[in-house]
Amino acid sequence: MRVSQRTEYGVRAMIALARDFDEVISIKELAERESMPETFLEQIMSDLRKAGLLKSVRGPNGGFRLKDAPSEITIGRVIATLEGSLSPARCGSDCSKQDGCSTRSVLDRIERAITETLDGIYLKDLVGDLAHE
Amino acid sequence: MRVSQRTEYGVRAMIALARDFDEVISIKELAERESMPETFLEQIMSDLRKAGLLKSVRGPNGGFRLKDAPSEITIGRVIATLEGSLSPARCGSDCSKQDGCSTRSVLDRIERAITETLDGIYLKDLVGDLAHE
DNA sequence: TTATACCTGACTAAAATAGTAAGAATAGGG
DNA sequence: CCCTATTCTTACTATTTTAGTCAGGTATAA
Repeated sequence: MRVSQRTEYGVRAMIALARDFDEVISIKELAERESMPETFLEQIMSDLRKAGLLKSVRGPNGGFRLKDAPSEITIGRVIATLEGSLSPARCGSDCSKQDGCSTRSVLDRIERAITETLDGIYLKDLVGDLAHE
Repeated sequence: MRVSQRTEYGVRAMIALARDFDEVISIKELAERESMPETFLEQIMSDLRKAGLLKSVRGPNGGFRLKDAPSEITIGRVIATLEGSLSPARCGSDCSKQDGCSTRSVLDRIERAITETLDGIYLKDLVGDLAHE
């Protein structure tokens, strides 16, 4: 049930961008600041852009910025984008195992709890975090 | 953030045992009922036993039964056993990345939500589930 | 003593993860 | 117009995790 490194990098990047909301920051800069592998981050940023969470600027002095204000982007949206979904389930809701779905009920409840938690956390809420608080 | 097949099998097995709480059921029987791979299930049951969730009976007519009543075993305990932990974090709380831990705060909140949810669900609550309810 | 079941550890194939690498497209500055 | 900084895209690779299988040992009821 762990979150992937990929997702963690993505979240860190989003928070970093929220911190300097008005600036365009390049992947190189971001990768250095947060010590994340540059080319890997490149892929991740690309996905976040395709999902409509980021705007990109190409060419020299280019980079990325948040598409919306940090007060409007939830962590739930970020993680769901990177992780594909917030559901811990392995089968879709079409799951039709004989009886197999008492577990389904459990997984659905987990999903609900995660969703509710993460949809209540906005990027702006995390900008201040500099350590274990 | 998905739950492993292993964990799902384990949960299914625990629920099945809760359903026939007073009986000793063999792995073979369990595997057939729930159509799970027998030898794989064997490993899983072994871990659940080592964790103190199951009692085993060896020899002919042997098998497994819950160690405690279905009203006393939470799904949280089952999943934490099988999954190692309920935390989605990849690093321990010793994590000391430069700044890396605004994500930590997020992951801790997820864990809290999951834990609270799953520690409130007992096996007995799931025994009735036969389909998508 | 034999069959049945648990127990243990080693092994394997397939999938997911965490990257790398290489090049094309775009845009700003000289 | 050309050079360079940057994003964009796709393909590749190594490592780890997952989902099992398999072979053999151990306890016990009949």
